[in-house]
Amino acid sequence: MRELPKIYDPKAVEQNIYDFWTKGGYFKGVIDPDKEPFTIVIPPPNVTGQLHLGHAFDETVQDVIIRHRRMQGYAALWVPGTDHAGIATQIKVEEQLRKEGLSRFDLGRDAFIERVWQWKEEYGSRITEQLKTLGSSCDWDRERFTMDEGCSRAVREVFVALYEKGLIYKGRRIINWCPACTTALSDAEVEHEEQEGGFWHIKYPVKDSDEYLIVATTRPETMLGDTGVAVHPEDERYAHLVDKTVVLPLMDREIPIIADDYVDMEFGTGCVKMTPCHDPNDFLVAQRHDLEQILVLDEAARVNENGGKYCGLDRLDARKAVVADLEALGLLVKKEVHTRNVGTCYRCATTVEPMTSPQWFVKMEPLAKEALDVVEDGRIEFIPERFTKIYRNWMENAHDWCISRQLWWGHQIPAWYCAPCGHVTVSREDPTVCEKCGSMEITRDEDVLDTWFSSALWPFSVFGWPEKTPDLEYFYPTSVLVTGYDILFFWVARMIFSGLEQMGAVPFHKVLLHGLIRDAEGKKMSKSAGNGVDPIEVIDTYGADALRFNIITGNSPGNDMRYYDERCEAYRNFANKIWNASRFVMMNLTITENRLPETLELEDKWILSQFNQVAKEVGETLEKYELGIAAGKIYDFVWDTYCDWYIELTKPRLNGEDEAAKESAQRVLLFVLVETLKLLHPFMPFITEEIWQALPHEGEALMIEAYPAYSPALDFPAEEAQFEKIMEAVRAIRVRRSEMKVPPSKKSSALIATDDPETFEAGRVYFGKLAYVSELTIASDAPESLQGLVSVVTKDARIFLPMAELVDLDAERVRIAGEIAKAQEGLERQRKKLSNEAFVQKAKEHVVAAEREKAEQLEALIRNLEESLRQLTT
RNA sequence: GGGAGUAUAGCUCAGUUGGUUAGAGCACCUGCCUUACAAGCAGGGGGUCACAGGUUCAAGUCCUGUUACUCCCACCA
Repeated sequence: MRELPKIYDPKAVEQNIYDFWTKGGYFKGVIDPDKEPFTIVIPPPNVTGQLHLGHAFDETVQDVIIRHRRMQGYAALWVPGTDHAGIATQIKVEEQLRKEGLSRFDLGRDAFIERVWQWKEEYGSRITEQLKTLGSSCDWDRERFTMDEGCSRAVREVFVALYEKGLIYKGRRIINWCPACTTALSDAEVEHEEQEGGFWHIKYPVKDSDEYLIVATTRPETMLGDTGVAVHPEDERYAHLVDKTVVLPLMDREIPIIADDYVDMEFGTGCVKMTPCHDPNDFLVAQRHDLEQILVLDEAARVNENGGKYCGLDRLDARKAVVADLEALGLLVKKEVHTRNVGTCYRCATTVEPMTSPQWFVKMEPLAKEALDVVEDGRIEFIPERFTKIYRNWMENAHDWCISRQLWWGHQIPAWYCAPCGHVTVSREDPTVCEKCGSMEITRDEDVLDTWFSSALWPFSVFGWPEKTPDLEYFYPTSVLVTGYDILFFWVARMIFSGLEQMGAVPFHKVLLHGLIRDAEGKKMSKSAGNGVDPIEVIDTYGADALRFNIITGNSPGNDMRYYDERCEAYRNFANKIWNASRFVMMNLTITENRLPETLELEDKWILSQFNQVAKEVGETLEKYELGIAAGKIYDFVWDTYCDWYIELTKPRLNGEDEAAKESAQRVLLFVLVETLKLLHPFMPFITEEIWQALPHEGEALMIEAYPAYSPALDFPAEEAQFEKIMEAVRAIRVRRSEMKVPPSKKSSALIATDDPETFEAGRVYFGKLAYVSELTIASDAPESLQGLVSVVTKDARIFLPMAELVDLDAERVRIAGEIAKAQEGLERQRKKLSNEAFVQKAKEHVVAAEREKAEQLEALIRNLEESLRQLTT
């Protein structure tokens, strides 16, 4: 045991405690056939990223869960790791290169990749180190990286396996192209934002006719690639022109007029220009009508050689030029203003360009079926449940997943093209010859896979799959996945179908989805807005435990929350409260072992019973993943029950002469404190461990102690009710004194008249400290005259305080009459309820009983009040 | 166009399967340096739970509709 400083200083504690845990090896997940595994895999943060509050939220939730389960006796394992984050990381390194006046092409592929690895080595440990400051109890020996050897092998295996099954294919399809990142994106990687733009109406002259069609478009530059104009089959305005042709202005290309019911007659002019290579709808229509495909933009979204004289212009410059030329030709009818959804790159916010391009895809339909089933039949449960519907909606409508990226940083696609015969060899081992014709003239596909392809395999790749490792055997499927709802589609959905396809089993049983942390104004935190809060700074100021508690409380699953420093301050104060309560216990401690005394006083039974109830409720709420509620219950117990009442209650014994009483008070104080520290540990791991280590203890570490659970031996409902009577009397005296503005320093004697003198006798000693009573008399009768007495009334007692100078008899009468009126009002309500036959018959028994009791209590209170009033009046 | 969420005290939010007179933190008011803690103690004010119906003995909680805000999905050029 050692002395603690007066104010808790997290900085002096946290690092040491974390090192202590690490040295003890308590974070290790150990395969134990006698235990049930409990597994969490971390949502791998970007390897070159920095910890932000979103991570802090995510990791704290996971840490609370895993610490709780570990203490419950599960073989708990939390696997940490990082994601190579293809685009994000590549962009960062390219930015770095740019400062040196270089591009990745100057370095070449191999040197560039080498450079990224260096970058990863330099910054890759930053975020994991930051995770440690939060107290994350990850098994760092099992740390993985999505591009480490094992994970890369898993990626290769899955790619080849899906290819062999026909679930991965390569095709020229329309995809989303980011001209800044110069890569294809999946649908999920495109964010839509409303933008105001032009809506140009352009004349397309019908060939060999004076007529023309007016098409309306938001992207006039794409007309360079038009290969048709579509009208609705039932549109009488244009019926006579179907199957004729128009001459495409500027390009002088003759293109057909076709009829397709994709066209909305009501919208625009009812004529739609068809640009199959640059619009997903047009692409589909073009397939149906066998239209020509002309790609007119290059990878940087400049007009290419198919764009005639506009070749080389950026898409926006091309737009201006096209519009100007049309206007000059008198073909521009008008320009309207039109708001529409524009797709932007989720990484760089550049407007994406739909383009046809040869890419690799995962066929979704066959995979989606079972991925839906497991959620429908409860094999995977979403918390909160509403995300089930959102997930279903996405899964039912999922398009094929474009997985190839025109990047260098990532898992290169294991496909080789044969120059002579054109065959594609997809293989687990790097081939040297074409598997079909044996030619050695094969070249590897340059593209890499979507980052999310590898993270989709995370729940089993981290355990060594495709090897059948003992870890995989024991720890898969994982127990719960914790992540923000913002990556439900990116990640969660893809893990589900990947786990089912590769492992034949769900990757996790539960998915706990939390919201986003916003700033104090409710805005999304972002670098560009400059409103981000650095969790490391918060930890520095308030301590990790305070940040953790802030994040966990006052929040329910799936909902966003706002971050306030003030809340951290509140929980820093809470930490300090526990600290000082512990200090108090230690200062008074002479015993060296933690054992309850043989005989328990009334207040001991009360606190034990209260604790027991809290332990029970905390267990129940944690089981349901209601972490915020659980934390709140512990907070209330520590502050309101243990500190504000129980500690005060023990002071008479601790300061008294009776050695046995002294010791018994110590024992109960210590016992409840230690159990409370255990209860609190998953939420505030540092301070609880620090205190526990300073207290008499037997085990090695608090973090591996058994988590408290409900115990029938600690249940004392009768004593709780009894003690409530005393508390009520104390509170009533305090209120009365406060109303009269009597300072605590002014003590007064008191007389308690009650039908239950034994209970008050048992609590006699507390009135001095808690109710500022100098001398207490307990009697069954009230004094004859209330002259000079202040009367305080509860349902169980009438209390009299001699404060002659403060008593005005008339005022007392008015006050008591007022209290009677109020009580009577309440009683009326109760009587009404109880005389309602429907209520008595239909409500649950305990509810009716509670109402009856309440009525009885009010009656008792009124009796006592009336008695006092009568005495005052006579 | 479809779907979801939110609406509770001045502010930020809890409120479990319907069941006391709806809670917390911060802020505010009053009195206290009571030997664990002023990052504290005691007491207090403040809410027609968005609105309108309905179900029920009983509704912040369940149902229907309305309004406001937010988010997600979707191929209206």
